[in-house]
Formats: sequence, C-alpha cells, structure tokens
Amino acid sequence: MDKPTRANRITIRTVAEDAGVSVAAVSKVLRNAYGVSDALRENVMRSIEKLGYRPSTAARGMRGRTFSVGVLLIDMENPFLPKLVGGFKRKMAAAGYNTLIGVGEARTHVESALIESMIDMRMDGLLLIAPRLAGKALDQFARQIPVTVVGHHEPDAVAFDTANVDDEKGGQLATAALVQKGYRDIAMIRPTTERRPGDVWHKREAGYRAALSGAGLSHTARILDLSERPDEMNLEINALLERRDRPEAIFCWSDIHGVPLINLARKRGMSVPGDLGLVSFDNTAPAAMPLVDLASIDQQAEHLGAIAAKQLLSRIEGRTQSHHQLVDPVFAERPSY
DNA sequence: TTAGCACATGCCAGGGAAGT
DNA sequence: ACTTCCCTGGCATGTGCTAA
Repeated sequence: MDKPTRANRITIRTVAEDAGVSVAAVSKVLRNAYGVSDALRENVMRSIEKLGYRPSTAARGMRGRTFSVGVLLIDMENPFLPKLVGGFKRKMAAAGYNTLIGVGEARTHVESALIESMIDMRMDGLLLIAPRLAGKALDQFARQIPVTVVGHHEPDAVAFDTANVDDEKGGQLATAALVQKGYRDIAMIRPTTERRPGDVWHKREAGYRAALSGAGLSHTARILDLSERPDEMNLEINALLERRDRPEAIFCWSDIHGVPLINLARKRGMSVPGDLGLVSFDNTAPAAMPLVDLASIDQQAEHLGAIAAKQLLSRIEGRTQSHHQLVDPVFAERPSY
C-alpha cells in the first residue's frame, strides 16, 4: 500500500471526481443531509467503498465537529468500568460519535496530559471517570471542551456536568440492611487514598453514619482504612480479621475491597455471614460469582453511562447550564450478611 | 419544489517576506 | 541570525443560488 502523500490521499474531492458529482453532493451523502436522490446516494456510496475513503477528522475539527469524544479512566483495574463505558459508548455511537479511551494510571499529571491531548485532537467532548483532578483544574478544562464527570461529586460545579449514583443513599441502604439483620457492631471500610472532597466514599460514609444514627447506633460507628495496593491490602485484611475487636459486620465502600475481604475470610475458615456480615458496593461481576456471592449496592453502571452520554451530547449541542444527576442505587441481595 | 452546484468558511501549520 | 507578520494550502461543511 502506498504511503499517503498529498498526491494520492483520498479526500472528499477524490470521491466526488470518481462519482462524477460535486464535493458538496458527497458531503450531503456523508451527513445524511436533505436534498440527495437515492441514485446519487448509491453512486457516491459505491465510490466511497471502492476508494476506501474516510473523512478527515482534522478537517472536520476545523469546522467545529470531529464526532469523536474521549473517555478518561482512572485505571484499568476497577471492574465497575466496563459496564459504565459500555453504556456510554452505545449511546454516543447511536448519535454518530466515536469513543476513544485513555487511561490516567491514577496519576494527576498523566490525567492532565491525556485531557490536553484529547483537546488538541479537537474532540467534541470528554467523559471523565472518577478523575483525580477536581475543582479549579476541572473547571479550567471544562472551559475548553464539554465535560461530564462520573464517580466524583461536585454538585456546585457550573462549567461541567456530573452523573453519579446516589452514593449516600447507597451507603444508607447497605448499612440499614445490616442493622435490620440484627447486627449492632457495624464498621465501614474505606480506602486510604488521599482525601478529596468529591470522592464517592465520602458520600457513602455519610450514608453509613446516617443509617447508624437512624437506628440509635451512632456511638458504635467505626471507620477502617484499607490500602488499594493489592500486596498491602491482603496483609491489612488479614490483620483486620485477626483483631480481637473485629466488628460483627462490615459495610465495605467498594467491591475492590469487598471481594478480597470475603475471599480471605473464607480462606481462613470463617463463615460469611456466620462469623462476619458483609455488604459491599458496586455490584461488579466478581461479587456476583457463585462462590463469592457478595451482597452489594448496584450503581446501575450501564444506565449511568447512558445518562452521562446524554449530558455530554446536550453540552456539545450548546447547553451552558450545568446538570448534576443522581441515580437511585439498587440493592443486589445476596447471602453474605 | 427539488436536486445539485459554487463558494465562503473555519483554523492550524508551514513558508516567505519584512523588520529588528 | 532571529523574530514577527502575513499569506496560502489543506479538507469538510453549510448557505445561497440556479436549473429543471
């Protein structure tokens, strides 16, 4: 195959010449625009196929639209992500947009660089999933490109939109279920990452505390921190399970910790729920596996992704008022508590 | 009314010309 | 020699126009 040079590059003009029509006619076919006969459409499509023509994203960008959007993931570990991205992608594809994915590697500078390069590529919008960047930094980017954020609460943000599960309600739901089962000594596990105001576990903790308070158990509230690094995490979980003051039940902020916790407990010969009641968050695929069978709060990830797409599309269409939407969590009932 | 055409437009990179 | 300024090429799109 020839290297694409100026002389042999297939452009809209090449297609027009091949089909024997004007450049504008080809453009209309490409955009499904009004005023094209079936015969002309077929004629143009034949040439497009024959020549293997692809519209230039760069040139489209010049006119204001590239019909591509970027998704920024924090990392590739979280099993909650595929459904979310899937829901988003499907909705965007239906609207004629391509979705390209970048991974932030859980580092701020990598994340910023990715966002910048997505802006440079003249993408039409960005979906940021649980970004490490927050507040002013996000505002700065959102002034340059439409942005929707998922997995990060910032209800006062004006420049961008957010879509989240109601994490507080989720925390409340999980904790209330434990209370209802008769547990009184209920601890919450949260991650030992740096504390940022919009973090989801923050809201989940508020829900946990609200449920305890509603049951008159505020004084029993206990927060346990676990590392997110696998090697450290396992050591810390084992230490927790050996504690003499081990809680009767645990509300775990995420399956990231919930699944290893239930596994390690059973590996030690403990019965869950006999020796320890456990309700987790995210309802990811591992939690639903038969030998894990972990009760978990479902974020309705796919639905959340579709909502985020809808928000982004309307931003791209010019909406300037911000939307901050919360989705109701659903309790995925399983016998782990 | 409809189909199709011509042409201006958008923005950036690269190159030439002019200025320091 | 270097900087600044201006012009042009690159490509797809959308408006306004014409012919049937």
